[in-house]
Amino acid sequence: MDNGEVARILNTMADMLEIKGDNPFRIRAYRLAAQNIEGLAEDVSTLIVQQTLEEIPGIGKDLASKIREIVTTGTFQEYERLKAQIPSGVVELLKIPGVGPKTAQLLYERKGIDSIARLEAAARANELRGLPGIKAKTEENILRGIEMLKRASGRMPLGLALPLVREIIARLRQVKGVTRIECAGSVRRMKDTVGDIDILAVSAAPGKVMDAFVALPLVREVLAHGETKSSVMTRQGIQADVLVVDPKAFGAAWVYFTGSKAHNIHLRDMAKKKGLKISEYGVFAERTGKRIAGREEEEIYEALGLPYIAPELREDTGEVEAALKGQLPDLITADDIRGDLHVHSTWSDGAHTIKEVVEAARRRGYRYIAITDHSKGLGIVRGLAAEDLTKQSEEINRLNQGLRDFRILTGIEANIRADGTLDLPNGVLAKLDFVIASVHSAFRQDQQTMTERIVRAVSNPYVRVLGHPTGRLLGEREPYDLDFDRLLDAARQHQLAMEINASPLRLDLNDAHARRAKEAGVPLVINTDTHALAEFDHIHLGVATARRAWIEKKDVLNTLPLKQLLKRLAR
DNA sequence: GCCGTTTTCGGCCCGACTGTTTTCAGTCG
Repeated sequence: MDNGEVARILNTMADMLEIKGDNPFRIRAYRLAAQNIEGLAEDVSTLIVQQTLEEIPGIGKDLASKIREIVTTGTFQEYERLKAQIPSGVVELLKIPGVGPKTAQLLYERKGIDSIARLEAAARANELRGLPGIKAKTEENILRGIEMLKRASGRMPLGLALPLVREIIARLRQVKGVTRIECAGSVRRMKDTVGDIDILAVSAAPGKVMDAFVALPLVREVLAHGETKSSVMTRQGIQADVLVVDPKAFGAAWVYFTGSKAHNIHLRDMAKKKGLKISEYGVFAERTGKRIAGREEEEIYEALGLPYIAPELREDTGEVEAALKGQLPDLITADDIRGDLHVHSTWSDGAHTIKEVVEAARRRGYRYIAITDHSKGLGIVRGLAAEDLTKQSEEINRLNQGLRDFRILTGIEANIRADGTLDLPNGVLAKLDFVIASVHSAFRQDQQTMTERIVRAVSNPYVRVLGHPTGRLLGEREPYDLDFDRLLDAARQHQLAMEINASPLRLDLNDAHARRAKEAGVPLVINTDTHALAEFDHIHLGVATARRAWIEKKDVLNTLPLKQLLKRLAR
């Protein structure tokens, strides 16, 4: 029973309670618990053993006992009781955009509709009109919602959403009257996947912005078109919302629409205790209704007695408490990165020669890179054998002689075999400046086998960094089943660094794991795993992940000048 | 169902948009 599964059960419980019309705050408690469990870096069963379940915010005695029941039995009593009352197909109806708990309940009670297929048939046959609050238009909307659901692909990786965001912003900036336009939401928080795109604008003529937005070429369907707020479904399958706000309230709106929801609720709660009220229109004195802040985000935090909190931290995972104590981290920035330690070339599956890669790295202002082509054991790409590495090192040495203020490190991305050995002998690895070890095969080993395999690999004295440590591919492959805490222990023991791989589908380590690594005292490196020059830009995604993990410059080895880097890499 | 420098009971964020309404309910974020 993994954390995702526990969270799924709690969320389904919340869905069923909503359909029943239960206490909304009770429902919210279930959802909050689900969200916090999903965001955990460690297994919930570990917390049960340690008896620290109730330390998770939003989980009290009651939920803790239910979660224990879920982990032991796969379900819990009250959940089973509700499932017997509400068919799962009725809960499924909630997935349809525009259909909420009230509608689902109505459809089931009055028409016996207990699946999306039945709902579609009934709507097509115009059998819904006549129900309270439902006429032809609502039938149409339900059918449209079902179509959207069928095409929906879930959350989109951040790296794919960002270009869309840039395009929308660039085009709307051209609209007459627009004086400011920014993105908000999970995109601004740089979460690894995003559910939708939120954009905020200031304009003297809001109607023009709305009209221009819904007419953009990337719009597949207009979902709402109001005076200051519109929503569209894009051709790329992700929803985008644009809002026009008053410049006097821009900061308040930006905080509000950046979220996260949990962060906002925390701020509002604090405000209330200070006799203030926060909304997207500003901070107001509760008694007089006078606006105290609103124009800039800094003002909002200041009104609460807080320093500015970076968007990447706004998840209510301790950032408000840290801000109160003046203990916010001094987050790493992309400018702190001095080199990339995971780069491929035409020697294996990269698209560019070492010379080309080096030129691109120098243009970025880097002072070093490590060429880490694949080793020979990896069947799918042409990997390097010992003889190839000797030749490659000769080429690198020649290139280094012509370079000032820049150094190419000789390296390899060694393959961790199923048994934890590497596919190049230590004698070969010893001649290189830098060795990353990564898993590229046998992903489905059980937890114990996989953990021992990787622990064995990282105990090899020549391995400096564990590459993409959990192996996930967003939307494509789950992370390996791994005892992450044991791996951290091994990493610390062997003075190994862990990679935050910035490739858009990887972002591996993720934010939660990277934060645990930092807390465990394991150093990190942020690499792009570049196979083509444009991918050097992905460093921003890796840095964002690090920022979400509260990581500072001092936690990351490739922020060091070359000399210090080499010293730290020596074991 | 959670939570507590006002509280162990009584709070718990709030407004835009839509479609159905004739003043509002449902959904969404």
